[in-house]
Order: sequence, then C-alpha cells, then structure tokens
Amino acid sequence: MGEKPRRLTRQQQAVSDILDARGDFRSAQEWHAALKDDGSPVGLATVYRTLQSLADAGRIDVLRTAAGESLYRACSAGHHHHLVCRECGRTVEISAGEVERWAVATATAYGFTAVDHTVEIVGCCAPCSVRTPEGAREDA
Amino acid sequence: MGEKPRRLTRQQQAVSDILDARGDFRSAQEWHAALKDDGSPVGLATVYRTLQSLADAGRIDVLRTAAGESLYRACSAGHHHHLVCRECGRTVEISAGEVERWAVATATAYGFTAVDHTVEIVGCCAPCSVRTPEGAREDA
DNA sequence: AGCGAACATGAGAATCATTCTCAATCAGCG
DNA sequence: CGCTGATTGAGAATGATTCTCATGTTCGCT
Repeated sequence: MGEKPRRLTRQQQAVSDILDARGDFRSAQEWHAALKDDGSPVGLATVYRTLQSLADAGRIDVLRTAAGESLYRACSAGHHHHLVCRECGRTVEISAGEVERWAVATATAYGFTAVDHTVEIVGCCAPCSVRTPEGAREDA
Repeated sequence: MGEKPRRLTRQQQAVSDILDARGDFRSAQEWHAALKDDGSPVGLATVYRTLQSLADAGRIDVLRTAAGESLYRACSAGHHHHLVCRECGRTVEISAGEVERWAVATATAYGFTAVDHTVEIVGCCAPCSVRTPEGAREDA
C-alpha cells in the first residue's frame, strides 16, 4: 500500500504539475476536474492513485475535512501543520517544533514508539470573522 | 445541524448507557452491534443520530481513523487529546494545556477567532512494539 | 388518566467519496 | 523495433453515513 510508481507517465506528471502550479488544497475530485480543464485529462482512478503515491512519498500534504473528504496540496518541504479557516478554507502553513517535541515526549512517556501525529487548528480567519454574525460557538 | 434531542427515549438512553459501560472507542456500526448483543437493539440510523447529538453536545469523544471512519467514546469531561496505538487501538487520554495554549496563541497571531483544534498522536504502544518486527518506519 | 400533536424511530433506499476490476495501452529495455 | 510488464481508465463495487417517510412514542394539556 503505497509504492512509488516506477514508470514516469504523462498522467503522473500532469497531476504533479497542476499541484505545483496552483498552491491550494483541493479534493481529488476537484483536481481531476482541474486537470480536465487544463487540457490534460487524467482518469479519476489515476488521480486518486497518483495523489496517494505522492502523499505516501511525503511530497504533498493531505488534509481531512470534517465531511471526511481528503484534500491535497503541493508541499514545499518539511513537516508542518495547518491553520484552516472553517468558512473560506484559507490555510496558513505553520511550523511547530514546540508541539513536535511535546508530542514525541508525551508518547514516549507512555512507552509508545514510532510516533506520528496530527495537529490541525481550525477557526475563523479575520475577514470571515467580520462577515459572520457571531454564531454562538462553544469551544473547549 | 446538531440539536439536542428534546425527548428522552429508551434508545437514546441505551446508546448513552453502553457508551458509559464500555470505555473504548468504537465505530457507530460497532456500537450498533453491541447494542443488539446487549438486548437493546437500536436502529442504525438512530445510533448515528444519537451519537452525533452527543458529540455535538460535547458529551462524547469523536476520533477519525485513517480509513475515514468515525469512532465514538464516552467522555468523562473536559477537553483532552488522545494517544492511540496504531496496532491494537489502545488509547490513552492526555490533557495538554500546553498545546492548548499554543494553538490558541498561534491562531490568534494570524487573526483567527473561534478556534478549535485537533491533536492526535498515533504510535505503537509498548506491548505492540515488542510484538512487531520493527517495521521500517519513517517519522518526521 | 386520556388525547392529540409533534417529535423520534427504523428499514431500506439514496449518496458519495474512494477503491477495485481488468482489458487495452504505453514506457523503457534489449 | 519488438517485448513485457507496469499503468491507465471507464465503470462497477464498496462501505460508511444520511435521507425518506410511514409508524410508534413521549409529553403537555385538560
């Protein structure tokens, strides 16, 4: 589950290219549509496969929406987390060595190894906060 | 999307009860099965509805598996995070005011409001680490 | 206690993202 | 240039979750 493709095909390059060209998070389906608009149609199944390979290889970012959809985006490099606006979907990339260290330390304290973590912060970005009529939100 | 039920029914109590009785994370489908075994069958649709209501009310924990399934568990109280074993599914509840503060501070720095966050740490618990033949794992 | 109306339930259909199937096609090697 | 096995893709299959809506219950009111 997650082998890197051995052969370089037009489709794989097309996917990789469009991810690089646009920098935002999109679902597999949306990338598939974008590819078609771009004049380089790629089968949906192939888009999924390629996206998965790239994600496994750590070359792209994956994000999970509340609805259970997976969003993909070109990933410059390194490990980082995201700050996502729940209204407009805008994302800010943040690095957090601090949290990184905390995660590993905590896990280790409980005897866990091969630790991996997920940190996601969602909120309302400034523009959206203004636009939104202060919904009664109950956070922790 | 997430009104608290106004009427108290046998089904809702049954769901709430079994969640309390067993303390582990299970998918809606599994709880549905457990309920049937317990002699208090509740329709699958109702299990989903009730679980959702409880989650919205903050009375139970929700966890997302890599496969996209939602897992639910009784939640004693307060906000906390989880350390999950990727092999056996064992979970350890951890409180992390530290990370909490970091999340809010970071979000605020970018002008975000109504902040919410997700922090999950997955790894191999001690027992499983021993049992597992040291798979070549690449972490951050 | 007895009614009635509104809300809750549940069986099965509907949705929808993602994965699988498998024959046709293509990349790279000799 | 011809092979051979990896890759592709259209559509079917999967599987969790949600929706539909007729029926069953709960609760307020008298």
